[in-house]
Amino acid sequence: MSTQTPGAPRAVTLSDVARLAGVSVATASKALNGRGDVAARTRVRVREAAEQLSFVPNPMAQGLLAGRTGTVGLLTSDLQGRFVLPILMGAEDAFGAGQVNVFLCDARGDAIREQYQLKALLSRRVDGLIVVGSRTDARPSLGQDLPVPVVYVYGPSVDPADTSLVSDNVAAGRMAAEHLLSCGRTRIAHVTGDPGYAAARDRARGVREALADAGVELVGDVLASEWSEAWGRSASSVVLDRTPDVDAIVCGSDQIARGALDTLRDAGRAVPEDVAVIGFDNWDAMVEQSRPRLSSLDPNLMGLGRAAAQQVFAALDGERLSPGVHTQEPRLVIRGSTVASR
Amino acid sequence: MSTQTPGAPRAVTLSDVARLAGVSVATASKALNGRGDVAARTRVRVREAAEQLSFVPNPMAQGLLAGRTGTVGLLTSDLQGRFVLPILMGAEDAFGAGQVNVFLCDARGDAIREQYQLKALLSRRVDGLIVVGSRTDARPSLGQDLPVPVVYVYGPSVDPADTSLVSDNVAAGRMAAEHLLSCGRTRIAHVTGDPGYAAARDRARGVREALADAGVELVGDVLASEWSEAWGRSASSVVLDRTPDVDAIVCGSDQIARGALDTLRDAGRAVPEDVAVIGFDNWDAMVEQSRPRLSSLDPNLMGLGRAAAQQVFAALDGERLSPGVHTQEPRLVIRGSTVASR
DNA sequence: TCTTCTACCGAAACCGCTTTCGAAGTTTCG
DNA sequence: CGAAACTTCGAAAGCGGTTTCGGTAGAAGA
Repeated sequence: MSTQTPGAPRAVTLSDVARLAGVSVATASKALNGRGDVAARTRVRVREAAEQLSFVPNPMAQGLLAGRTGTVGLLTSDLQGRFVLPILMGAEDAFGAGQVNVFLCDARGDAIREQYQLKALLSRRVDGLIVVGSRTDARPSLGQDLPVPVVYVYGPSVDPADTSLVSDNVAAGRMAAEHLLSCGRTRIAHVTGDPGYAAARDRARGVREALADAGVELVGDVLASEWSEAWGRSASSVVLDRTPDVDAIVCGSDQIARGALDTLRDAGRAVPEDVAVIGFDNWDAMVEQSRPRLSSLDPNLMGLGRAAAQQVFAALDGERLSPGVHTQEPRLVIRGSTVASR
Repeated sequence: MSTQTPGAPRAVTLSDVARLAGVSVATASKALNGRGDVAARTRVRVREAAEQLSFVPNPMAQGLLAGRTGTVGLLTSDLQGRFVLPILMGAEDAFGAGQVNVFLCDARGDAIREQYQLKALLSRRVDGLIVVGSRTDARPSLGQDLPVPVVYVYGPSVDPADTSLVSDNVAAGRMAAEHLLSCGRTRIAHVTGDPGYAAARDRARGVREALADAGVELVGDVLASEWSEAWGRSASSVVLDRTPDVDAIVCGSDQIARGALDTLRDAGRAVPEDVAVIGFDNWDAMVEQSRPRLSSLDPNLMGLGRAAAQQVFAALDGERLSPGVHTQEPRLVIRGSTVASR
């Protein structure tokens, strides 16, 4: 169909190439794939013919035989979130170079819809599946009886038999605290987001652990409520009231950290001289635009996506994927909110 | 391949169904597709057999014959940008309900890479193509001789023979200015981003037109430099210096507007009482988190994506797509930065 | 010169499905 | 009761490749 556009060139097939090269389709196929016994001269002739016609093999025909499609499904539960984007980029990147293309599906965070999408992807005979969570909390498994390898990213599967790739939030919390300690801070407070999120709890745990290791005590309780600047503003004002001698605040996200910066500024506290501030996620729109620019922990989501793609890739080549939750260390990015720019 | 998971069920084929139903594959095919002459009883028997084996036709085999794949390529030049996401969601949404799946490709803003991806998508025999620009500026056409319908979104094609769907930035500028005028503002300044962007120029034009229509003159020159909060801060400080009696600032983006809010706050000007501020894009992370919350113009990107998908859909059904640039009106979202919350 | 190897090529089967077309079986009608 | 008109089904071709396997021609060996 689709004689949509006038110039629509009928797809050139292998037999066209074979005819032009004066050989059979069988020989043409072997010549192009470097398989079987083909004389060097013939091979060249076929290659040239293919080049001239700009022949591209029909992946459906290939897939039909091979049982492979060269496609991977990317199932996300929430396209809204800004987290899936870098992951998606990383995956697309790792695959894109090769012969694999990515089917994108958004389940809108709805389990029914997810099942539906899953079915659609499987009926398309995708070779693998990447499931991207919208938060770092563990999510239900898709089950073990799928005909293709599955890798869970960002949010792990609850089932330890599945393969999951996540960013290590405990380590992130620890690294944030250690950085502040290494800057000579000792009166450290922690303000974070919704405690219903694993990210909030994990980061808080990391902070506490690092402080305990250093024999330092957290200033006040962990203040946890929601992932917003407004909360960052009000919470840090509480911190300043209760413990005026605070000299650093670990904020559960960059957004909360921005709120903290606002409050500190209004209160006349210099950042980082009087109080250092550090966030999580390293979200450019937040960290680069604030005054001063914000130190943060970068979860390297793109790397996560790339790693997931490579896992699936390996599984396609017959390697067995290693079950369990694999964590990836975040990266500390130091900016003006913890270390005065010279 | 992929005996990855133990339960991996070998894909059930039509002949399995036919055998179970005691008919030939031909009859089975016709029965399931409601084509040809098949006795009602037979049809039921086949349907039941298919159900029982949970048969799903292999789309590659179908595609091989039909020439259709039920897939659409989404070619974006920049996955970084936050603009493509809602568009993508909209498209995925409109398609998702049906039988179409989306191939996602990121060209990284590289023309070579784009050609490569395009080739890959065509070789996959996608039925249609949606091209999403990373900015609103017109982009080179992919050409007229493609075998599938193409719709350009967000950034139009330079070729008027192509079909493009964009958000109307001139109208957006006009609406922003009109809103401020209707709030009784008359000393209106305009600060915007990189004048190399069509978005900056179009919005500025809209603002100027609306003011001219009302017989009001813009306060000072349009200040244009870059899309950042820092620029928003410094530019509005310039505005305050040069024209202290300014009572409203149209900012070329929400980010710039946030910068303006910061400066106004530091300068002790009340928003919106003394100076009203309005931005563009309606980016939640900006508009919802600022003090006060920011009025803005929402380009309705999701709607744009949905519309694009519908165009492609229609084209698949044989309808001819209408060439030219189709614009979509933005939506004014009023918040505390222009109208004091009661 | 005649056999025996090689090296190279092509006919044909096949992947899973759709579609055409002819062969049955059934019914209707003269 | 036989012919015509339906109805229902299946054999087979084909979509565009890959792969097996047998055939042919030229080279090497006897």
